[in-house]
Amino acid sequence: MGYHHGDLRVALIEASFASLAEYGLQRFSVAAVARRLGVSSAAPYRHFPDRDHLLSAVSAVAARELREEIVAAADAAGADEVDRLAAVAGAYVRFMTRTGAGFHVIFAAGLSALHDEERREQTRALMTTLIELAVAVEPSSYQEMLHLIQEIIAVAHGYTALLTDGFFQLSNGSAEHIATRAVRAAADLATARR
Amino acid sequence: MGYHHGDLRVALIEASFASLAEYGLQRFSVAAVARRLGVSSAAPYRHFPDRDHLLSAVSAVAARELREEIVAAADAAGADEVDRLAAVAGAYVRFMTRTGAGFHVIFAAGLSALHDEERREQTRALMTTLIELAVAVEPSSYQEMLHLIQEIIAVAHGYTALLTDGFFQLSNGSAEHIATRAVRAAADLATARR
DNA sequence: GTCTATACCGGGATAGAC
DNA sequence: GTCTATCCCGGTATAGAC
Repeated sequence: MGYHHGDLRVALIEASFASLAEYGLQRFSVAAVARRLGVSSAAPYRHFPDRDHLLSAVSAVAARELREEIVAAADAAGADEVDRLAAVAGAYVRFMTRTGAGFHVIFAAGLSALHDEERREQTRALMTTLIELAVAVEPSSYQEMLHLIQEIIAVAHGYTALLTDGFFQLSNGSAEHIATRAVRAAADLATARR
Repeated sequence: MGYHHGDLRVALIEASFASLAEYGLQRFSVAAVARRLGVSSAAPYRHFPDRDHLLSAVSAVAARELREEIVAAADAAGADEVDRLAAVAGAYVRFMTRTGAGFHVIFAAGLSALHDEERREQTRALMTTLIELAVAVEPSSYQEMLHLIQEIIAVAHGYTALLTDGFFQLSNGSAEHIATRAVRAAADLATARR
């Protein structure tokens, strides 16, 4: 068994992303992440007390990176408010298929009991960004604006979930193709609200 | 350990639905289903050679029942083609939250290698029903019609996945509420295509 | 057709050596 | 801070008794 030199804590988080992308959250295991780094199965427990604390750290990084990519996608989409909001769906599909760490990881049920301050801060920032993009399209009602966000996340999450579950195996199932279709669907949903 | 009297094969399928609804596909196990019925963990293997064959039988029943509920929901929605197609999303959310056996179970990746004729027939019938409802809204292009179906399945599946993953925990997360919002989103998507 | 018992596997987590 | 070694648990699947 090799001896890890460097920041194993950071390496564990990075390897967790690779593991999530490859196997998904269902088969995520601390032991597999350790194997991927060539360290013993006990090593991760020096840095995280248990599996959920590792996943919580992954969640915090995922929320930060997803937020960054959403901001970049919105800016690349131009000035139209609907296009900017619809870009969220594309960024989500691309991030999720690349990293495996979507909202089901970021907001995983078991994690809310952990009181991880970093994670709390990053998820809050992510939601704030989504709200800023959505109020530009639906400023009349806070409730309706929240529903619009959830609609767009639902369609983006649904596309990626069906993609990873093999539902699109017979059609053109490339992630990029699905991303553009998610953007179109999101734009239709946003337009219907305006 | 109790001795099961009656049709254990059928009972195993029914108990699998209950287990899926309670724990989800991730934690589905043959042993847990056997426990639920009060039989030994070896008993299921007299009726299904392995775990995947049990899930394949569950998939066939799920496809048939989901199709029936979709037909009923469409008929209850009236004569408008958009309303009939949008009703699919509501039926899907209700079925999925009640049984846990959505498209990720019906079309689970590992099952396509099994050559279960009953399952093949039921999934085909389900897709045919969806196509009949979608051509009424988008008759111009087969490709676009398929995309419309996938859009609506995506939004319905996404809503249910986020609901079961606890994303809606702070808002009103009842299944019925989510079902009506999925119908509205589906109607918006269908209208945008017309 | 179902039981008990068991082999085997893999993941979570800990103890103690270095 | 990482290792080796180990315990415990639970799932899959099989063998053989009834």
